[in-house]
Order: sequence, then structure tokens, then C-alpha cells
Amino acid sequence: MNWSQRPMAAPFFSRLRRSSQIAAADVAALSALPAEIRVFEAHATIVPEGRRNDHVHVMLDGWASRTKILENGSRQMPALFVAGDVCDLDGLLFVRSDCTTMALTRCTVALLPRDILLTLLDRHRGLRHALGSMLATELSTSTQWTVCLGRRSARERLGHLLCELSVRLHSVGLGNGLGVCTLPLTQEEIADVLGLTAVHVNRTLQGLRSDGLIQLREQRLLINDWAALRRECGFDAAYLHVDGVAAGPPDGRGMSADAHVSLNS
Amino acid sequence: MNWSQRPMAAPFFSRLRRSSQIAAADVAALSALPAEIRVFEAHATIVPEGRRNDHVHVMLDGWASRTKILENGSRQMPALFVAGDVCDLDGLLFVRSDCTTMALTRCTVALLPRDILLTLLDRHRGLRHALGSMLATELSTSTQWTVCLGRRSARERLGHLLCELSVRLHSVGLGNGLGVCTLPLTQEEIADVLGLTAVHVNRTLQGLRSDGLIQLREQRLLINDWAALRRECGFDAAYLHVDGVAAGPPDGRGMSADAHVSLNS
DNA sequence: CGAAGTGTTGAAGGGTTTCAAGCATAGTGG
DNA sequence: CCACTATGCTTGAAACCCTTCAACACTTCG
Repeated sequence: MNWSQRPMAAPFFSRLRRSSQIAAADVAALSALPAEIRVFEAHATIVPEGRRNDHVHVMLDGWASRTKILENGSRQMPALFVAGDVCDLDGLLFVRSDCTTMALTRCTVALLPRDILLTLLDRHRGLRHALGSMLATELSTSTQWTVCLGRRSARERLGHLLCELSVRLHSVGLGNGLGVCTLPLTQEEIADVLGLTAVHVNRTLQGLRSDGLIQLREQRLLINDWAALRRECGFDAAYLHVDGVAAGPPDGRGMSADAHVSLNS
Repeated sequence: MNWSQRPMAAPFFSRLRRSSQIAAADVAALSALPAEIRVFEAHATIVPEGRRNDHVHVMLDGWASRTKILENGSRQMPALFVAGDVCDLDGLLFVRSDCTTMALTRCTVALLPRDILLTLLDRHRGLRHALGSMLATELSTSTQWTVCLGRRSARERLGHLLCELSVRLHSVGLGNGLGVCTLPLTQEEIADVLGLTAVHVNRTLQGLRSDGLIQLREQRLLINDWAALRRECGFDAAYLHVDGVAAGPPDGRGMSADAHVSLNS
């Protein structure tokens, strides 16, 4: 069976179609690639630092993160990947990866042969634009995280992250409406994303809960008051570049203008 | 006169040639672009947030930064640009920029028409790889900054930044040897890069100075003990992707293998 | 000469960390 | 079925890094 026909591949192709310049032939060519499907258990390494990039890894299911361990043993996760994300886009340009990507939950990943994909990119302008936009979005997201870590309080960082994840999952068709989604990360993992300690994440989470802004238990996140949370942490979804995305009801229409406005109001 | 023949354009073309796949024809095509040269005074806005991207901005001289101002008035600079950098690479992929880029010093910038450059990219595989690598390097740099802001002390962050800037300037032929370069940023601007206050940057700088690690006065930086500073802040230049770059003496040879080793020892 | 920008220093306060302990849940093997 | 262990969540108290506020020195410039 063609890998693109698995239901799990829907988020990735939904992201591809976000590009204004993608054509049916582009999608078809990518679908025809000989992909290997692999499952990584939680805590397994998907792409080790320094490995030669022979494949590009497309997340089909589960959560993963870029992970750096410092000399003193502390850990930071400068990027999170969910279904639909490519977790080593830089591998298309560089021979070796300079950051480890590890599975946070059990992950299903499609491995696309790098050299074949590169020749495909030479022929397909639309694919270049789509994957380039994904890389640029990753940069703008990383930029936003830098701003959050540099100038926002623990409460703002946490709220901002929850808003972002909610939008990202919603935009690829995961989660039930905006503000309702799974969040299978432990508080320690959240801390390693936000540059905090697990203890402080715990207390901050309680603050958001007791103020009625969110609910979070058993790996289910519910944002009770989207507008209030958004306002308090200064979240603006523009940097995620999801506008016009087909993330609405599965009737084929894209997200309406109103739906987009609702992200930011 | 062709814009590429200005001496100021050397750092940018030096960066282009870092790509293993760039060809003479690629460089020639880019050189032939009708570029407008503009000078921005310090504190001027080079690319305002939300503006339609009609041009791509190549830094020829001076320092610039991405700048975000938060609701509470605090400022964060999630990226720094020096000669040779393209300060709105994402503008090639997105219609509008989602971050302001401002001049920190007087800047000379080459404006390349976006649509012409895009058609050029369609024809020149080498240019695609070169600019793509620059974008990927910007991502890996942003990733590294996120790690620093999340898990490193003020002293480590500051030392790490000084190491990075020293290597970046050295790699495009600016500065006199590794660890000697200009640093025209105010302590407040450094603070806005590192997510600290100017007061604390001041005190931290004094710590590095009194420990004999660096000298910094009148906008000249000198790293006295590269190995010690590098060790103390956990700096590893790999993420800058400067290996094999033509950054040595102006005799045309690339940086030798030994020179590269010296970056990390 | 006054004003503005930058660097410097001191003292007090606060957000976050660190350390430590306790609790709940799930899985495991006897 | 029940210790036993491992993992994750929760809570308290003390310590610390960095911020905040305030003041002053120095330089540049109109």
C-alpha cells in the first residue's frame, strides 16, 4: 500500500497543501516515494546527533522533540514535533544533523530516502515551496520560543506553549475544536521545553487551573477561556502560518476567515 | 557598477561559496541581479513587521537584529545579523514578514528584487542549496539560542554569544584572527539578545574581564583565552556550519583543517 | 551649557531553583 | 493477592540568581 494512503499520513499532506504553490502532481510524486514506516518507542532516539542524513523523517503519529543535554546534565528541548511535522528538515541541506531528535511518546514515522527526495525537489517547484515553507515556519517558531524564554514569565511561557500546541494540532485536524487536544508530555518534559524546573511547571499549571483558564489531566488539555489565556500570554498565531489552512470540518473547505479571526480574538 | 564587485559584498559571496554545490554560473547570475544599495541609520527599521516582501535584504555592512517588543514593553532580539547575512530569508517563502528587523548601527544593505530572485532560484540548483543552507543555519542558530536562554546562566550565555559572534565574523573575513573583532552593541542591546537586564550584563561582563577571559572596550572585543571561554560556556561551533569556509588569509585558500580544529579546542 | 545616551555601582526585592519529602498510580514478580 | 518498584504529581521551606530602583560618572552633541 502507498504510504500516503494511511490515515495517519493525513496531517502531513494537510500541511503540504498549506502551501499556495503545491500542485496535484507534486503531491502525487511525493506519495509515490518508497517510504519505510517505522515505530519508535517512547524515549527512543529517532535521529541521533551527528548521524549521516540518509532519510527524512515525517511524523505520522506521536510526539517527538529536539533534545540537547548540556555539560552539567541539564536538558533543553528547543523544538517539539507532532503528526504532520518533518523532524529533520535541515537534513535535506546538511550532511549531518547537529541535534538529537527523540521520541517522547510511541511514534510512527515515515522514512523518505533523502537522495530520491532531493531529485524530486529539483523537478517539483511546488514541493520546494511547501518544504521550504515548513522550514521557514520552524524558524519563526524557534524565534518565537526564543522571545518567550528571554522575556516572558513562567506563567506566560506555559500559556503560550499551550496555545501554540492547541493551534498546531487543530490545524492538522487533530483535537476536537480549538483548545481541546491531547498533551501527552510529562511536567518534566514541559519544563525542559520552557527552560523551567518540573516543580515550577507544576505550581504554574495549578495557577492556570485555579484561575479557570485551562484544564489538564490524563493527558487531555482543555483551554476553557481562549481569549483570556491568549491575552494574558500575548499569543498571536501568525508565526505558525496556519492561515487559510484546511483545518476546519472535513468537508474540504479551508478554515474560514471567521475561524482564522477566532484564533486571535 | 555591478553590486557584487563592491568590496562590501565579499562577506556575502564568501558565505555563498560555503555551499558545496554552488557553481560559478550561480554566482554570476546572482551578481547580475539589479540590486539597489541602501544605507539605514542606526535604529532605523530595515524590514517592518507585516510588510509585503518585495525585496530580499543582504547585509553588506553594519549590524542589525530581529526585534520583538512585548505588550509590557520589554524587548527581545531573537537574531543578530552582520555583513554577509540575509536578514529576511523567510521573505522568499512568505508573503509578509512576521518580525521587525532593525539596524543596530548604520547599515549598508543590498536590496534584491524578490520576484527576479525567485525565478533565478528556479533555474539555479546551486543557489537553492546555498540559500537553503543559510536558512537552515539560521534555524540551527536560533535553536542554539533557545538552549542557551533556557538552560545557561548569564555568564555562560554571554560567553557563548561572544564566541559565536567571533566565529561568525571571522568566518566571513571580518576581524583580525579568531577572537578579535568589533562588537558595536550597547550593553542594553546585548541584554535584549540574552534575555537579561543591562545592569546584569554589565556585572557579568566585569566578571569575564576580571577573570582574564576577555577584553571589551570601545566596541572592540578580544577573547584572551579562547579555550577556557569555550570550555566554560560549552560553545561548539558546529551549529554555525562554517567548516571548510574560505575564511583564512586572503590568499584564496580555505580555512585549513587545523584551523577548524582550533575552533573547538 | 544642558540634554541624551551609555556605562557603572549599591541595596533591596522577587521569581525561580534547589532540596526534601509524601502521595498516587501502574506495572511486576513472588 | 500483595509487597515492591518505578514513574509522575504535589507540597513546603530555604537559598540564589537576577531584577528592580536609584543614583552618579562619563562622553557626545546640538
